Amino acid sequence: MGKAKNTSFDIAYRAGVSQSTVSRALRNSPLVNEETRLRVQAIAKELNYKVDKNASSLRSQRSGTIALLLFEDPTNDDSLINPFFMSMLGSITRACGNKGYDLLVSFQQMSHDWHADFEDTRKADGIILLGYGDFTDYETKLIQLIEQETHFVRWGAEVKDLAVVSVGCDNFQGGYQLTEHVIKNNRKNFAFLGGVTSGSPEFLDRYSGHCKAQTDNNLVVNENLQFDAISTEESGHDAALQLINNGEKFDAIMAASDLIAVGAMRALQEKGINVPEQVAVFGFDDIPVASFTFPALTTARQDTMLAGELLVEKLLALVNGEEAKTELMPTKLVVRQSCGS
Amino acid sequence: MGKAKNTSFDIAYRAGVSQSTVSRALRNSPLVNEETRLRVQAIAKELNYKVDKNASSLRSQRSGTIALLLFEDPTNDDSLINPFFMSMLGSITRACGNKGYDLLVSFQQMSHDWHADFEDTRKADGIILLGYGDFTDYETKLIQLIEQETHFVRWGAEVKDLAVVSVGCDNFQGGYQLTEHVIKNNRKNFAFLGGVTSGSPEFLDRYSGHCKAQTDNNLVVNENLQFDAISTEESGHDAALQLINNGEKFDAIMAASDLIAVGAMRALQEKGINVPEQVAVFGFDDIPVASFTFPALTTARQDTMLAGELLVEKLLALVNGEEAKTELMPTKLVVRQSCGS
DNA sequence: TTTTCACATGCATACGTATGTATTTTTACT
DNA sequence: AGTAAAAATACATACGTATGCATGTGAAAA
Repeated sequence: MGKAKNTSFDIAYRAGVSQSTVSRALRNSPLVNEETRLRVQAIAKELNYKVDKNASSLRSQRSGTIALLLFEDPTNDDSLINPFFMSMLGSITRACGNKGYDLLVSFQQMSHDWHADFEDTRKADGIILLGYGDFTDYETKLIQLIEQETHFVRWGAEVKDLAVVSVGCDNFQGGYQLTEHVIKNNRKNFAFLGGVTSGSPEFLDRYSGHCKAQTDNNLVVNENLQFDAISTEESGHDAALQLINNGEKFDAIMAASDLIAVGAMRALQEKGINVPEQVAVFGFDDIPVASFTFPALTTARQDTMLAGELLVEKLLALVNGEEAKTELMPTKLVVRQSCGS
Repeated sequence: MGKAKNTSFDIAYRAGVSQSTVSRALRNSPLVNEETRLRVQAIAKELNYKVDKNASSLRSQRSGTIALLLFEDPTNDDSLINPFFMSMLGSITRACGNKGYDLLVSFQQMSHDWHADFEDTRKADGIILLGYGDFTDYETKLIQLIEQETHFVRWGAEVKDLAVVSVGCDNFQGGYQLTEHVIKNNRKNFAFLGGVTSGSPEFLDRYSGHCKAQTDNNLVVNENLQFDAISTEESGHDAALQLINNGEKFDAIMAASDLIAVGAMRALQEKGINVPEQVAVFGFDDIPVASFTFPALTTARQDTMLAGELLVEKLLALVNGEEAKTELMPTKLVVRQSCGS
């Protein structure tokens, strides 16, 4: 049984029409008679014919595919990915599916020349950028993307002075809201774990909101209690140890992400420091683990479902030559037990 | 600046050679002189030329892409995906990247006609099947895949009587090992939460190992203490409630997956039943959450890193017309606090 | 010098589709 | 019936690459 793949010509022959009519019939073009269209479609189905995506994309110059570039801090275990981005990946995958697009997923190191690939090769019609990570040169690369007229959107804080479409959550508001909540629980001496200077802009915004909430409530921000950390459990653990060894007193820790918070809680536990009695701990993201730590973590939830949908929606708008605007989503305070009652 | 994309003809013109030479030069064909090759490559780089993947794939009938089909039980929150498969997805993504392949990710409902898509449309050279889920008709669909001569591998237990390449872990051994460990901790009355009849074969294997360990240790398996559950926290919670309401006594619960175990522990806690004093609980997978539950979960770890690599490796072998064999990986007992000391 | 052959390159074509234009068929209207 | 317009279809071509085959070059062998 020589199983040469059926082409649109085979369908055309069987249906007694031309190849172009087949092509149009399958795409539901109004140019073809309804009766003919149904007949062609029936035959195509019967022969299990599928349109060759490569030929189709080549001719129409559209791939029907979106590429997702996921940047992250390098970890030891490659299979351990930041759960927050995993969640985003899930919702983006579904949003693409709903729109009839395929999704190409690629993990990237921030360091290399990721900027010039997927759309240039016509593998994707547009790109979604996702990830924290080392943002050195990040803006430079965004500018390159813009110059190449690549269609892309990104997750994260708004990039000022650049015509880039971002979808992110209001990190400032989230940091503010969390901190204010903990202040109402009578905490006064806050530490912050998370990279602020060289780190991602998201962390900086969270820190800014965190500080603003303190000054608005007549507290003094102690900058000595800010320690850099990237978004891993390990890094959070180490930063917390630095904090503890530092000697200055504190009764609350804001972690720039839940992973950092989880690591910090481990460090506190190792040192026999009780959470939340002695120190309140809170994070950011509301990853699945957050509800299973002991005590369960108070945090700010980002709506990943909505975020994924928005990212895809806006990207497709750009691809179709329409306008799209940066959008900031509110975060939701999730109160659990790690900051007292 | 009319930015018409550069083609291999443009490179050829600039280099003073023919298009075919450009094509060969860029693919490092030995047919072209080294000097010429370097010159062509330099020009291509300078003009930021990228090979059009669609044209290339169309001509060569190879896409350089692998499709990952992820099946799962439907959940309320689409962004909440079984963390174990997320972990697999991570390692598969990387393994593909290392081999120079792109990865197309698609979430699928078991119910529909997923079988006939990605390779037929030439979007992918091969397919990886991943997921638990409702396995009704599963074999039928595998047979269809085989008949279509689709290249594919799957994660999971070996499928008997079918020429299908699987990579899975030794679920029987894992169930056996876990149960034996808990028996040594003086537990005698085991309950099992997980779908055994209509569920996935993996769960059945785990249950079989679980039962064998009991009979080998002169315990009697109480089949009344087996309750169906799919791999979600919710389902585990419900199954545990059924178990508790059932009335028969038990001092240990084996959950068919960590997610089920986490849900079961929540139910036990709600009913004021102490873990591990009154009831030992253990799961399967070692998802990230497992180390953060209280008490931390004893479980069997599956090596997702290795699994991803093996899946990709074997699939590429098939794509290249080579042989590939089903492989069973051992699981590793991870002892934490949920089964006593 | 002629022949042989390896090496390097160019020519021509096919991959399978989508779409602008030309052609035929049908419908509507005078 | 005759014509104009509309509808339906066919024809022809281009998308950008990879590759079999033909061609051209120079050096080694005869």
